[in-house]
Amino acid sequence: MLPPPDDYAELVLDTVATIPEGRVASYGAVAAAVREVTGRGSARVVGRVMARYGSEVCWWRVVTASGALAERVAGEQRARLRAEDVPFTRDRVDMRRAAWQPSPPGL
DNA sequence: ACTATGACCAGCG
DNA sequence: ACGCTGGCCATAG
Repeated sequence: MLPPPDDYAELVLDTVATIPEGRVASYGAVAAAVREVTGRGSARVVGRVMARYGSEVCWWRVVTASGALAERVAGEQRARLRAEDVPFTRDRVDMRRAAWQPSPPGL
């Protein structure tokens, strides 16, 4: 079994959970929001948290800063995002229109 | 104490 | 629009 998420991972998941339907947030944006509270973390760390615990939240709304999807799950991610009418340009999310800036859940 | 490897990122060519 | 570089930071060997 997977070890339960620690406090940092929990905060990441709570932050991801606040992304509205039809919008996306980049790994870096999530990391920045979490950093406001914890003072730690980075886009890479957020990526790892998503790889492990992403299934517990709306993981498909987290993309790279350029709008690219997560390689490992690109197929389902694209389907889910399109179902929410998230704007695409070819195989990437149109970040100019769909990017959303998360705030830490407690702020 | 390295080295390597990630669902990453910004800057610069 | 790629590709490279250096930064990021936790985990595994």
